[in-house]
Amino acid sequence: MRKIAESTVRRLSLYLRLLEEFEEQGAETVSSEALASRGGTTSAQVRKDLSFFGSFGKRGLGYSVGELVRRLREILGLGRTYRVAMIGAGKIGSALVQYRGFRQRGFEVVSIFDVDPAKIGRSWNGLTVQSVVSLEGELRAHPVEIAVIVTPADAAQALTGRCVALGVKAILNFAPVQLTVPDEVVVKTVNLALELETLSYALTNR
Amino acid sequence: MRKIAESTVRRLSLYLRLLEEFEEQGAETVSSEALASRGGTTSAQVRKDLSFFGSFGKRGLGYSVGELVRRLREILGLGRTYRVAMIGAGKIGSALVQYRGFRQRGFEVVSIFDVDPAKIGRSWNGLTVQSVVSLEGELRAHPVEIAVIVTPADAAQALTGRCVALGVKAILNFAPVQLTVPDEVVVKTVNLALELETLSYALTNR
DNA sequence: GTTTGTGAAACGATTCACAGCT
DNA sequence: AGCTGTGAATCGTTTCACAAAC
Repeated sequence: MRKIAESTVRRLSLYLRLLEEFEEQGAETVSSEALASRGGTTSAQVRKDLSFFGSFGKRGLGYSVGELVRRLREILGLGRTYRVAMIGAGKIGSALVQYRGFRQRGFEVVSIFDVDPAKIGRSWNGLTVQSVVSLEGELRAHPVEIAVIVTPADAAQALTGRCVALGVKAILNFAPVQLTVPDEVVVKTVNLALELETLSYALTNR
Repeated sequence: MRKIAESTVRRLSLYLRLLEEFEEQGAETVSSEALASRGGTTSAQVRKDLSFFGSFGKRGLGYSVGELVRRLREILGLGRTYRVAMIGAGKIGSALVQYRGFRQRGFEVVSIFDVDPAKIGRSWNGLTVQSVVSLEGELRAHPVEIAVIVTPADAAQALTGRCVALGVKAILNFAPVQLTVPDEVVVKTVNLALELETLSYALTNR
């Protein structure tokens, strides 16, 4: 498959959300212009983004909402369930485990780990927090595709390495460090400090 | 000031974090190549990014770590404190209020609001959760520069509008919607569903 | 000899504009 | 007549490569 820019994938995800709204409102078809104006982009951008994956529209008519929703779900790989391990049972991990959008999109948290003896053994949403010492045993018995790293910065790289060695294919990283992984593993880092600093920059330079 | 790309600002923020590490390790100077290899970019990129703001380096020698840290803090506007209102007292809001990086970077949460009577009146990190009904009175008495929107999607736009009317200059938005604001207001949206979907896409298409 | 700062070249993403289909 | 799909043009960002500074 051709290489698609990350910005394109992000917009596809946005279109999907907008289309779900159109669907709720009972719309049968939608034009690239309608999607664009709701999504803060241009109609040409919408058409080009979609055209990477095929021609889903009808000239003179627009796109079938239902069909486009199906196609986007398929393109984004949302038809299946992903098994997720949460590495770190702090505040953010806790918020994520309870986040409905997580499960809604097919991401199922099946295990949680921490180093803190005060947290180990506690039950979270029906899952027991386990010691990171058991990481290897547990993930070998119950493999996962995705690990969410929600640990302090200094522990993140070592735990990432252990997860990768256990066959994890993707990392969602909330620790403020650049993780090093083999090429075949996908990493997505969400760095709150960085977001704050871009806000600060924008507030300062105007 | 010339318009700087968002991607550039994000890298500056990254360089600052790396430089703080170099500083801890006692390094006096650092080359663009050293910064680049730690940060996953190229030396030319580092030099170009910095050159937008002046010539901070010495040819043959590199950059003074201490000076560059100071200059980057200044460029990013991190010398001052920002007053922040947290709109929504759910799980994510709770995690954010307790996030040390928030205060470390000069972002001080001074009020928290929610609609849920079960939450109103509770104390969080020394702050009392207030009813959103008091938003106007409270923010007029104690103005803030930044509002963090941590509400369900359907409440986000209305609350954003009220904050903007009260003089808020920047919005950090965790609700999965595109917010509409006047041009002079900065919005940064962190959309977890979108991050998950780009992961899902990457896992599917390989 | 080393490393910066920066024009010029290469690359990539967005926008334009229109032919072609419904 | 209306709207898509897409090459071509434009715009923005990254990389190259080298002269200038230390």
